[in-house]
Amino acid sequence: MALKSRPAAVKRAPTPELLSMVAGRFRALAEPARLGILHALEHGPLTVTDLVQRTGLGQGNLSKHLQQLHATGFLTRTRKGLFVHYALADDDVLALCEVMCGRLENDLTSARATITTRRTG
Amino acid sequence: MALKSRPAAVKRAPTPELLSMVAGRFRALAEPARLGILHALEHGPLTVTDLVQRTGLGQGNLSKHLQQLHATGFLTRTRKGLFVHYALADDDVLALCEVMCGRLENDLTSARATITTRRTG
DNA sequence: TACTGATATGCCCAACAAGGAATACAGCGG
DNA sequence: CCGCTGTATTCCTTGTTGGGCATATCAGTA
Repeated sequence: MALKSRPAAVKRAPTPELLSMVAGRFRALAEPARLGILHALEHGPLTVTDLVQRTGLGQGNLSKHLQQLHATGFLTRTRKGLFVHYALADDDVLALCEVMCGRLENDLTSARATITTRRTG
Repeated sequence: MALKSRPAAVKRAPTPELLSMVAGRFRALAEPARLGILHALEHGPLTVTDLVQRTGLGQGNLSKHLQQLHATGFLTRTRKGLFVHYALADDDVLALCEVMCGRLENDLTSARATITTRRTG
């Protein structure tokens, strides 16, 4: 996946500004609606109208989410005539979501295990 | 890094619930204060008191952030006498942050390039 | 230029989240 | 049992954010 080919990032002296910017990136992914948008774009670019149908979000609302994802670098924007095509900027999003889903599964299964084996292990 | 050794996560039919849970995971990282906490724990476990000093957060406030990071599975909690030691649950957090930092650097440098090369490319 | 369809933006409201202060709780020592 | 220290929780206030709605902008076309 795209994650392993990245050079070591800044690790020391994280200034408050840097923390805020990184937090902003995470915040862009911290919304079910936006994750739904990203998922809808997983298999190729879509127009806003397409996304309105697939996500069920209101047009204005959707547009705002798209702006946010574009501003944080997760989406590319291409105008083609009347339509605007949005697409995933790269594979990082998918990788990030996979990590989170993996963690989620782990936590859920281990939570289940904790329940079933409580007091018996 | 820890990201490549993970099996493919759930990709199809992301129910709203799943999206919300994943979003919650991202939201846990979507706060400068919590990122600061995680950074402080990068080199080993620390007590709440330690973290109060290193992060400059109020004790109550810090405790709440710790609960949140613990609830989302990013931190482990170990009681040792009066003290509670918090530690990173695994390396995923670091990997995730590296990805975000890498993206950030890319975006910043390309933004700079856009400014310096505008109308000249 | 006027008109239409696609997208973006501004305004408002409700829900939420973070920080501070005070307080409650847990474990140790006397 | 009591006091002390470290940690968790509650209440309150304030700032932020998502959603709906109306409206503005933009691009193509007659």
